[in-house]
Amino acid sequence: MGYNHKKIESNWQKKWEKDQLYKTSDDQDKPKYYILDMFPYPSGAGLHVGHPKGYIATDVTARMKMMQGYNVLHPMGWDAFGLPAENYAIKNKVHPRVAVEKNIKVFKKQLGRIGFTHDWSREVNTTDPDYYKWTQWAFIQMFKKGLAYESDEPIIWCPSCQTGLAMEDLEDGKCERCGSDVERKPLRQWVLKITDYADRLLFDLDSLDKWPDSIREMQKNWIGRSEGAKVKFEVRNWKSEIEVFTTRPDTLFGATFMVLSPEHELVNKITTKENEAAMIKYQEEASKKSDLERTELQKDKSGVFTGAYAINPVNKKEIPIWIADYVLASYGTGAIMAVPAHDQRDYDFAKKYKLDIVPVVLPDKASYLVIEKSLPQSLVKDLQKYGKVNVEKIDKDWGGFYRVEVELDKEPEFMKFMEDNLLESSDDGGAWYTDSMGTTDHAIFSGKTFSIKDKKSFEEFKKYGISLSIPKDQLDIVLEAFTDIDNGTMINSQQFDGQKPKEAIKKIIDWLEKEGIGEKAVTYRLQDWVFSRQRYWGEPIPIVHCPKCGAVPVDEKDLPVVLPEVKNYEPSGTGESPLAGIDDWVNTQCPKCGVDAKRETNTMPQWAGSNWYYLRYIDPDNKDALVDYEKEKYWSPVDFYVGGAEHATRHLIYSRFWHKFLFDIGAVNYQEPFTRLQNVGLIMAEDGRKMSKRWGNVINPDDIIDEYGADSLRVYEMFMGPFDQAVNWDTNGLRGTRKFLEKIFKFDKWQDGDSKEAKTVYHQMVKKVTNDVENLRFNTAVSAMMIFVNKIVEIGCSKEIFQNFLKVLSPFAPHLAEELWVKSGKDESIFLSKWPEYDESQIQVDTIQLVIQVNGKVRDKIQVEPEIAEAEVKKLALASEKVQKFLEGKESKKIIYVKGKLLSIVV
RNA sequence: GCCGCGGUGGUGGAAUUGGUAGACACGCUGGACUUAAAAUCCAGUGGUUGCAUAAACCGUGCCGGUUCAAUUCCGGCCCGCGGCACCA
Repeated sequence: MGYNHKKIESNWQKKWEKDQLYKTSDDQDKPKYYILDMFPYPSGAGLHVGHPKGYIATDVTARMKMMQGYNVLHPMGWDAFGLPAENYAIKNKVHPRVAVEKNIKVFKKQLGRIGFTHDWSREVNTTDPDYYKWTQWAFIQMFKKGLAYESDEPIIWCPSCQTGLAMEDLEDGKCERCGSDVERKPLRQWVLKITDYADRLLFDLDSLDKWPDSIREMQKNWIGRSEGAKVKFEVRNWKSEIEVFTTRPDTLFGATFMVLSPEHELVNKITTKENEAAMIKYQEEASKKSDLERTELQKDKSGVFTGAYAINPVNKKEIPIWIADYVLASYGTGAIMAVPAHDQRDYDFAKKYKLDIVPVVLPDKASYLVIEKSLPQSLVKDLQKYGKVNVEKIDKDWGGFYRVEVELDKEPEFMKFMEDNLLESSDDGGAWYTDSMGTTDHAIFSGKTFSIKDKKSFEEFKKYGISLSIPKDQLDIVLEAFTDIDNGTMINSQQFDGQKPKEAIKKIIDWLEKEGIGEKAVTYRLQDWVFSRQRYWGEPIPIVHCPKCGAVPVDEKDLPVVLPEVKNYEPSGTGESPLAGIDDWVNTQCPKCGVDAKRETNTMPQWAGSNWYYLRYIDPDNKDALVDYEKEKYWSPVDFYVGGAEHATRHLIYSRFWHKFLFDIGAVNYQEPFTRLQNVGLIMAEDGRKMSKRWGNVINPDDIIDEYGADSLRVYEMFMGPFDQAVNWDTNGLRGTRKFLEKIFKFDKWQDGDSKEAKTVYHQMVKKVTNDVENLRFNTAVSAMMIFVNKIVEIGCSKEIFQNFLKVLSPFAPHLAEELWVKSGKDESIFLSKWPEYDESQIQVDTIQLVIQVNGKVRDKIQVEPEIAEAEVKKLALASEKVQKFLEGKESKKIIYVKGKLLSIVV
């Protein structure tokens, strides 16, 4: 009888379902383990083989944890609101709900065939009114705390999807869903004050030490916290002030002009008559530019002069006020003080419009480039006296590049040394000073000019990235902004002259505060979360607009506000959602005063439902609360969360925000929702591209399961490579894992007892698999099982060891393991058995191979007992012919012995 | 440009408190079985020199360094991937 995967897999899937083997109990007598997959979006395309990779990994872990005695929660559900479902429905002319229901059925069937432990009695669906009741409830709590507010600021608008978007919904400046260029459009919208939580979202990242560093880093950058100061600049002949944010208050004395964003509220007030026309034209142009155009033109700065002047508060100098679109309205105060000597953007702008550049920090180091075909080592060592020397062999023909950074106080000695040792101090010398912009084609230093001996063109040097600096006495030729905050000394800054910029910042802020012209300040890149969409398929925002009371939340007892049926759910395009057209739904009474009022017709973004779904699995049928507080205390936080890295700055920030809010109002017990996070690497198609209908390279798991079986698919996906790394699908590799399972199926080399060798390889295998699953190294876990199987096929083993092996195999290949387990005479499911322990003492082997090295090279290998004495090893080593050959009768200077590993002889 | 991650055979990848580089698997080559093919089984498989299952040398992106010993540590650079991007 061959390995009939079809029969085995469908039999066991039915049996497990019938026995409710994976139903999770709320009994709190066992330690809990909550393992979670990012729930899928049930799209019309169905699953491809890449989708289940993460689910297989959590399933393997869940099964091992069950067998290790944990109460495991491993649920699954559907994230089914949002644009993709709606667009799919419009395209296929069906109601989104109908499409979603159909898709869920397909997904569920496909997932079922892979043999997961999901407890479907806890299934959640974000589009179920009993579910989104609590999404709406949470929104109302935020509204009550002032964290949900209406705003009329211009937002990002996608003309194709016809809805407003949050900044997180952009990809390369385009709509993430449809790829359209987006516009700025003023539109009334609901916004969540996530910035109130910015510091907590940032600082609590430190506690998430079981998250990938890359995700924590991305969130940190996304929040983009900057410390600095706010400084007030008076406008000349005008009563108002302009406030700016700067991270470099130490450069305040170098502020030679100011720049406002075109949208800044003061612009129209302070612009003088003669500049008005140009101003209006520039503002119009700026508003027409898409975000993409604004950033694409990065290098080409543009702006116009307002005609007005401000007073630099620290030195009372009058400085012109410009507007330019390189200053963003959405960051800081929407206005900057421009310090062209120490900010590259300001520098570029100043160069273009011929504005003053005043350096206020003098660099402490200059850098030189020395080119020499072969510089003697001794000379390099000498050079190090003057600063840092980097050796770069860039091009064979050119020999070595030696870049020398010199401390300025050692500069005369350095120059003398160079002339004495290396350079011809003539016009044909060899020392170069250049800037990274490549605008010089000759060297400038201390009044001396050198040019290169063999006349290679400057362009050739430029491509090697020659670096820069500003020589002390050449400050009038500032070639680029000097922005290094860790290097330099302040000048032109009155009482702060001579200080180091970093240390001066605090003193300057104190002084600004004393003088009443500025204060310490923090600002964030993160913006408040635009939370309304002008589309149909989402949770209605539970607000009523009353002509007397304003925005009033719906009474909690009236929740959910059910999404009404609508004839036409296509977007209206007017900036209003399709809900606005349903009069008998829109018209209602104010929950507060009872007068006629209108419902809010915007809906929530897709992320709303996914913010908190993991909490609902804990208590999916609760009618009185989002989640029972005591149950939540037991099950939360999620011990292990697995999903794609693409959610790093959206779902995973939104969720943390939402969770912290729920914590603040006492709805949940813990500050952070997810203890440990792991990213799944994508599975690419065999051709190396993403699997997509478009390329015709999609592999459907159903086909694979038909031909090779779910167990082969599971083992293969775990074996493909490191779990978090992208790999190409390879059907030949899949055949390899199938062969591995067949080998197990056919195994019949039984023995009564076990040899030492069999025991050793068994315990090694158990140890490796146990540890590797815990640490998500599934590929090496599978490899350990293969080594074990290869060995017992060769030497045989007892039934007992084989049964224990089946336990270890069972999380990976549950159907096959269960089948062979029962065939071997067991009555109860293998998943109710106890995970095997390994015995460290059994792993020890009788003899080990010890390596003998001579001068670090392996010359011989000897078989010895693990506990052999050092003296004995030496004796054996020196007796070896091979070793003798390399000793050539020489005396050994030193002998290094590493127990159990090697003996190294140095001669 | 900035931040993060990575670079190991023909391929996916193993091995890092520095200690035998290439586990395991795929592919390939040769052989067995077969009328033949597929499947299966056995053997070989980093490179160079070599009759060799003898031996030596080279080899973990590049250039240097530390060390008895470096894929692993240090300095510099190149390339690839991901994120951010006029963030003051």
